[in-house]
This record gives sequence, structure tokens and C-alpha cells, in this order.
Amino acid sequence: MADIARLAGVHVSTVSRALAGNPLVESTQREKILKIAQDRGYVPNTAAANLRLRRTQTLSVVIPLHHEAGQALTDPFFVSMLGHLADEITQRGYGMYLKKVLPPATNWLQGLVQSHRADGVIVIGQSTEHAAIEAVSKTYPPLVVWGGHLQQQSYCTVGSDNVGGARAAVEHLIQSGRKRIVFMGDSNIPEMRLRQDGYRLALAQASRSATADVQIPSHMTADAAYEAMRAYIREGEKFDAVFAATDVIAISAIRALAASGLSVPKDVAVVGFDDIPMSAYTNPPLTTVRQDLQRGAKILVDLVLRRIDGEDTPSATMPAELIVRESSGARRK
Amino acid sequence: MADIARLAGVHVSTVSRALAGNPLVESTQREKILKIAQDRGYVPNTAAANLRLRRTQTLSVVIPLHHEAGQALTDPFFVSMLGHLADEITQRGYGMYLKKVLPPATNWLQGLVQSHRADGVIVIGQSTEHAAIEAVSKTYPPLVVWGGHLQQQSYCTVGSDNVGGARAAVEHLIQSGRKRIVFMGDSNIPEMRLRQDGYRLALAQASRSATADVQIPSHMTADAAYEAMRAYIREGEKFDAVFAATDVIAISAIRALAASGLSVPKDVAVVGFDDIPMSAYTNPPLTTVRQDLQRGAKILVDLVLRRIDGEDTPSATMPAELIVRESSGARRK
DNA sequence: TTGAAAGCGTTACCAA
DNA sequence: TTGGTAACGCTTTCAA
Repeated sequence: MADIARLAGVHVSTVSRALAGNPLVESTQREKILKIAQDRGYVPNTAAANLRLRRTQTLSVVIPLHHEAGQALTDPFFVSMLGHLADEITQRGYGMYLKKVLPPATNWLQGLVQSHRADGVIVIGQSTEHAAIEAVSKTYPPLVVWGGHLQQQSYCTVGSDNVGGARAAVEHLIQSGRKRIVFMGDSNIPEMRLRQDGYRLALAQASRSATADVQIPSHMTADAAYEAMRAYIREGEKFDAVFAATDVIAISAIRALAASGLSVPKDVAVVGFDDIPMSAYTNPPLTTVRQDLQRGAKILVDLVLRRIDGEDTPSATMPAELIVRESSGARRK
Repeated sequence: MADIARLAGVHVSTVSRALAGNPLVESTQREKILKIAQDRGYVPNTAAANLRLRRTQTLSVVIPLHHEAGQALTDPFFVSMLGHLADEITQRGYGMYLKKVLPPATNWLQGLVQSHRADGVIVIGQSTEHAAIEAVSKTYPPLVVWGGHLQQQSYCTVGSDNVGGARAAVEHLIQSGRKRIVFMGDSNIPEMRLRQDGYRLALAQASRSATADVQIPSHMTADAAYEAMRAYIREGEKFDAVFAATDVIAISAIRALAASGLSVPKDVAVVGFDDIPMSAYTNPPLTTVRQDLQRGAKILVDLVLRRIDGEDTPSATMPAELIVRESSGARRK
């Protein structure tokens, strides 16, 4: 900026004003300065401006993968969410700072916040980090979390109606005449836990004994789910349906069932959760519960920005819609 | 940091040294300072440190979408690449600043570079921005581009062997007895252009008249490709195979063919390019040319970092492997 | 081993 | 309308 000032024969403060569009600078002067800056491709140093302005025009997006180190950022769910967030954040004139947090990191969120890298933080998925998030949110308002809305929580979440969506999925299986419905998922992850709750609710309402159903704790990776399903089949348990807490798990289950010589949906019906793009193309196409991630991303960004402005926004829950395809064995509507 | 210094009863410079692990500070002193910082969850303000150190420990990832405004960051190819880049960049101890650039932006790259937001820049896809990239690269070394390697270019690219991969794909179609092979893609995008070159090469080598083949200029969005294919079918042209420049186009083409009552692969064989995750699950599963994005991401990051260190790295081309599935009508090997 | 002070490149306040 | 100057929060050189 000092260069530009010298070339234009004015003081740096005038250059700063001109570049910021401050109407005080005389128009001829402004034109001249802008032209020089333009020609030299000059753009103010953001680090310096950030320091002075105490804002960054950037939002951090964090993905904690505490529960499963091997889970790469290639997981279709995360990756779709990221794409939508990038779209939305860009559109609002902000930049996006992406951070993946691995297991042993202590103080990961506190550290990110204190580094002042961004004006606000979006956390995708609580993972097993509920406590850490809760703690930070007490003193740092511009924080919004994609995930399950828990009873005791005081931070702001955006998420789908996990209980209701899961319930609809399991009711669909029950109505299709399935008798022994297995849940696959990891109850330690809040969102999955809520889906499990929905599953149990649906069974209870149908006066179905929960004993007829079996839990398969599963990590979120495709391979872990595949192995878990195969092992479960090998144990010789009888079941005719699977409700998986995510599509990635469901798709792995389908693979495992096929590999074990079981037909989907004839022998075993499968329903997932998420409606990742791939789900429409699996064989057979996957019945699942759709989360509207584009809308979710929009709400997430909207809420952080409002929180940056000092507003105290409540959590938001979006409806989750059952999408009936062929893997659940029902006739398409 | 002033707070910490006051609490510890030392000067800020000592705190700075302690936090930076400078061995000069006396160990008891250091422990004390670190403990106070720990307790208060203190982390240095990055903007200030960056300003002073003239580096950011951040890499920018830019996605120019000049050629197709509607193309969201939800495109499976971009999104997979992003995931891998996030993994790789995080692993190297850097942060990732993600920027999506839309059509009218002039000087987008120059601006990003000058803003000093990151220590290096990775551009995903040249789009129609070859000239802009070329210009900036002259004066800004730590810039690496994912895309096609062009003759006249002086910047550093990483990409697959587009010509070779496309050629293998088309040869596969020829060997399967297909006679009239249509190329779908947009020749204005360097990578697609190279794939088209490979397509032509394969035809030429088989002494096939290029007149028997037809170009369908297509934007990259799924819908545009779908419409283009439907329109082409309506024109009544005869063809028995499609080589699409991307899987997204190929999958749309399959949908369009099915909607027009044509069977894949019986009536028309389809081959794509990219091997996005979804391709293994389409109906029928898509024959395509695989790009190893994980390895690509690794190389991209590796090269930028070496360039940040002042090295002048050459471009890298990775082999592209034909994956034969069912959409091309050949028997699986 | 620690303290003092300069400086990174901006922006904003106060004077002129 | 413009110029000078302080301040943003840190790191590092130089002195002590």
C-alpha cells in the first residue's frame, strides 16, 4: 500500500480510504488511486486488515472425526455437506476455512476459536465431542453445530428430525410385513442415537417386542459396517430387515448381504438414512430418509451470521422425508 | 498474550518465546506460562502472527467455475477432490482456505494471491481460465493446477493422462464392435479437450472415418447433459456408443437413453471418465476411466509445498486406468 | 535468561 | 478533503 501511495503521490491513509470506497476522497484522486492499484493487481493484505478490523470475513468449518480416525473426508455425507456449505458461504461473501480434527486433539475447538481465524464456526457432526462443544459455546456465541438436538444441550444445532425420520422408516418396514428388524449404527454418536430412538419408538408403538431386534454397533466407515454385517450373518441370527443409521452403512450392508447369498429386498429389506446421491443408483436403489443438506447448509450459515451479529438464535430442526425405493421391498408409489 | 504475561509476571516476549517452544526460556518459567495459557485456553491470534511472520500455514484451494455458473460445488468430482485435499493438507499441518470463483470475477487469481491469505494456491480445473492462470504463474511460483497439461503452458499442473485414458476407453468400444461412437463433452475445457483428442486418436488409428462420429458440446451439469442427449436422440441420428468426457455426463446420458427407450448397453454402450464413487452403483454399472484422486491430491499438495520452499517443480501426469463394468456391453473380465 | 522496542500492513481517529 | 499517528497482537533483534 505504501507503494501505491508513493506512486499516486498521496498518503497511505488516503489510499486506504480510496480502496475502501470511502466517499471522502475526491473523485479524481480516487480514480487515479484505483487505476494504479488495478494496474499493479494490488489487493490489501488480509492478515493486516484482519488484525486491525478484528474480523476476517471467514467462517471456519470443522469436522471432528473423533469416533473414527479412518473416516476420511471422502465420506459422501460430509462431502456433500461441504459442497453445499462452500456454495452458501461463498454466496454470502465470506471465505471458508476448512479444518478436519483428528482423535487425540484436545482443546481443538477452543484453539480454533482463539486463533481468531474466522468470525464464526460451523461444526459438522457432534461426533463424540458433545462436552467440548458445550463448553466452548458458553463463551463463544457464533458457533453452530450440524447434528442431533440433545436434551441437555445449550449450543445451537441445525439438523433433521432424526427421531421422526427413523420412525417413519421403521414403520414403513413394519407395514411391509417385516418381523425382525435389525438396527445398525453407533449409539455413541448423537445423531445415530436419535435414529435408534426413533427405531425403538416405532417398534414399541407396534407393540413389538424389542427382544426380537438386535443392535449392531458400527463405526461409520463402509468397511467396518460391511464386516459387522457379515459377522452378524455368520452368527446365524434370523432377521428380515435392516434399518441402518446412515446410507453408507446401508450400502455396505447390502453388499454384505449379497456376498452372503441373501437377496435384497426379498430375504432382507434395507433402509438407510441421509439420501446421499449414490443411494438412487445402488442395486437395488436404496429406500432411505432424506436430509435436505442444501437447506441445512443455508440455515447453518444463516444462523452463524446472525450470531456474529449478536443475535441469540434457537436451534432448528428440519423435516426428514422417507424416500421409498426398492431396497425395502415395497412397491414404488 | 498481554494477559498471560501479566498473570505470569513476565514480559510478553517471554510468553511468546515460551509458547513457541524457544529453549531459551527457563524451564520452570516455561511450565508456569504454558500452564496459564492452557488453563485459559489461550492460543495466539493467527492474524497477528501471520502478519509478523509473513506466512499463514494455510493453502488456498480455488475452484473456478467460469464455464458453468450453475455447476455447484456438489459436483461429485470436485467434491471428492476436495475431500482428498482436505485430508492431505490437514495431515501436513496446514489449514485449507476454500474459494469458489464465479463467472464475472476478473482478476480472481491475482486478487487471491495478493491478499496473502495463504502460502500457496491450488487451482482445481483450468475451466476457461488458462490465460489468467498463465499470467499469474509468471510472478507467483507456489501455484499448482489440477487439470490438463497443455503445450504452451508454463505453469505446473497435475493431472491424469487424459489422452491415453480416453484412447483406451474408445479402443475398448471399438473392440467391442461399436461402429458409431459419439463424444459428449465441452471442448473448451482443457481436460475435456484432451479426452476428445484421445477419442479422435483412437478412431484414427482404427482407420475410422471421423465423419461417423458426432460432437455434442455439453456443459458439465447433469441436466445440461441430459437435455443434450435427449435432443440428440430426437434428431434421429444413428449411433451405438457414447464416450462421455466425465462420469456426470455419462450418467446423465444413461438416464436420457433409458428415458428414450434405448437399452444400455444393448442399443448404446456408454463409457465415462473419472470413476466417481457413484459410477460403480449405477444401473448398469458404468465403464469408465479412473483417475486416482487421492494420489492426485497428495501430489498437488506435495508440489505446492515444495514450490513454497523455492523449488521449481515440473508438471506431473498420472496414468488413467480403464475400468470395465457393464455399461460398455463387454463381458467383465 | 529476560526486557525493551521495532515492525509486519492495515485502518481509524484527530488535526489541519 | 487530506496527512499524521496510534493501534491491532504478535515475533524477533538487540541490550542488559
